[in-house]
Amino acid sequence: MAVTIKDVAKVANVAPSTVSRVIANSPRISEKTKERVREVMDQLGYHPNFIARSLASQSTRAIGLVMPSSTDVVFQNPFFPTVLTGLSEGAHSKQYALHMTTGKTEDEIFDGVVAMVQGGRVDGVVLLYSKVEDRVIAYLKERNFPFVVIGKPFKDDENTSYVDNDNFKAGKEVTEHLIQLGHDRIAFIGGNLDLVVTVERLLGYEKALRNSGIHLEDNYIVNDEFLRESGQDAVEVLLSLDQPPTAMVVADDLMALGVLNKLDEMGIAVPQDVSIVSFNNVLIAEMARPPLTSVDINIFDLGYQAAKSLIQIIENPNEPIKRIIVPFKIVTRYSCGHPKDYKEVLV
Amino acid sequence: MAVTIKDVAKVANVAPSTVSRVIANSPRISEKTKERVREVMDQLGYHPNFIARSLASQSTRAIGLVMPSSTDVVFQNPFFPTVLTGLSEGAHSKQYALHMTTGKTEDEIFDGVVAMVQGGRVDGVVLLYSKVEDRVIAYLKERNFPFVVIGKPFKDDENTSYVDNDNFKAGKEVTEHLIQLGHDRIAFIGGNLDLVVTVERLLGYEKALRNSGIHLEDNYIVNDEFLRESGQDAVEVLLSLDQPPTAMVVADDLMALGVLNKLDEMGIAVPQDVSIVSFNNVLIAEMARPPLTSVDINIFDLGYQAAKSLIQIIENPNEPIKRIIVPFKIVTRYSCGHPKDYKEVLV
DNA sequence: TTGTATGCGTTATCAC
DNA sequence: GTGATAACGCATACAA
Repeated sequence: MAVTIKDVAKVANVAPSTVSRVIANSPRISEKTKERVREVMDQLGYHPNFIARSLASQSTRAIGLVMPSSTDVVFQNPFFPTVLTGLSEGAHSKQYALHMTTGKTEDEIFDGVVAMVQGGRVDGVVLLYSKVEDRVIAYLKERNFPFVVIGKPFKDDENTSYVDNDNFKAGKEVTEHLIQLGHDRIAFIGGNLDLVVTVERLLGYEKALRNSGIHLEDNYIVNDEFLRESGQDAVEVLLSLDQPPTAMVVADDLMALGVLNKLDEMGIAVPQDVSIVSFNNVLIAEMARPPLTSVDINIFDLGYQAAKSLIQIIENPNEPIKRIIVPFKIVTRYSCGHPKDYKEVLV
Repeated sequence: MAVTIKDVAKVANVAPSTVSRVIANSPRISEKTKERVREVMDQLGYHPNFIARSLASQSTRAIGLVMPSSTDVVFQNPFFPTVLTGLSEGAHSKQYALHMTTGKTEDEIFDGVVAMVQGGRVDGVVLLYSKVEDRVIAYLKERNFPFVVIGKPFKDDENTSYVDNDNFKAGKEVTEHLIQLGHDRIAFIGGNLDLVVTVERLLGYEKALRNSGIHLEDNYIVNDEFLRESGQDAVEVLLSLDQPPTAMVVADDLMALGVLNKLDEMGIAVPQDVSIVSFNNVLIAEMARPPLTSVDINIFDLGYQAAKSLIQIIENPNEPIKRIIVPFKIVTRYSCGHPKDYKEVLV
């Protein structure tokens, strides 16, 4: 049996409550006793029992992570290890532990969250995805349980805490980048429209085109699953158009990799024949051939901020709603160029 | 305040202990009371409090996951989301929850584990990495705390439970594959030699060469960090040799991607000029150009088996040491061919 | 400044 | 079959 507060108390010749106070570093204990008690703790190898502490204090110092469906290909995205790192660091800095829940189906995930929350395993929850209609969010709200979502919630975003990039702006700027290079036949290859990110980026793309007076070609917009095969299908469809696009905005690096492959297979050169920009700037963006111009959305920070603000919400009951926008940065590499018919205009 | 066992007891007109027995589905309770109590639980929306239960029963039904250093590039590997999925499924199937700990330095990780273990947050631990010298393992062993490691422990592997592939055999077979294609100038690009996998694969590679009477060229073996830049450096070194290799065994898909890029940059064609095989068979192996022949090590199963066997160990105090070998499979794609000077021999 | 007593929500050991 | 009651290890209100 592990050494408890009582054992320490006995050896140090004080009451258990005193030991407890020493642990909490209560100012009402004399330095002298503190020291003595601490010595005994060391000597006995005492470690506080989190479970007992949680029960007594009604707080676990643990935050729950809700992952997207594990069957979802999205889960394979290097995005996750990176947010995890940020989350972990943010939690760690405030001495919080991480608890996880996944599931294959939406129901499994939901049940997992309920068990975690009602079971009192965690003090708050962060959602690692942001879907269009979400039972989990509804549930959390109804119970008034602390949570923050990574990504922008689909509805009622004024009343829910989240940390996100300005994906609309990112979509817009990235498209403008292409326009400045001389492109006006720009396609958008997005992922699942259930995901809020996708639609935000799409909207930004459309805005940029409209701002520049470029016609919005419906055929230029392809939304499919977030991953590879679809990226490849999309390319085929796009290039068989009468007026194929000369540039593509792709909603995710991994998907862009698929696009790149398909293009290569079809004998189309990047960036000579078509330019590509994508999002997230995970490792593979840098490792692709050619290295991809990609939007660095600061994934680590997304996680870090999420943890930090959740903890604030937990510890301060009437903390106001937090909406944190993490800045992004377009990282220019070698996947973009001028369209073929582009003539540099000297002013 | 949440509804407790007492509330249920009151409404159902039974003692709290009875409710507890109903939850545990004790056979000593009549079906009739069980039903009534269950009805009340539903009606009141009762959910058991895990914390209280843990304290009373001295078991948390949670398993701790120890990640490698989050600063380590290894962490970026898609390997992790996949093991996580397996782990999660294995744990879930036995109603276990997942607890996580990461850290930047080895010390942070170690402290995290200690807190988790001594703090009684978890009933067992699985290590998601396997390093050459590891304090964590030493600590767990000394305390006789249930754990299993994913990957082969460096030392004392007869006395520690683990789940792993036969990486020696995999390294050997993959090399033999190359030999059969006619190669005899085969290089090995490995990762950090601190990682046990790397050395196992290397050993297998060497064995295959020796078996075939091929000279072991020291210059053909490059070990560096697990990731890209190094993969690229390695390639440069290898190809500047007098007798450059015609084939390469690369210890990881991600690294192979780097190799592929470097090769492309140097104008060397795969598989025409040099053949490549790699390990892990993550998504990018399939998405690389050309798609990589890679060893599918069944990452999901690695996680799944680890969870399952840890739980067995937890629940059965004198369960013997478990050593589980998950089978692998070479997935042949388009990165391997005959060496240029190869003449098909008709028998 | 320190000690005593009680409770946190369960499970488990006795009784009956 | 079911009901009291004592742990589990700690925090905290109240005493002293």
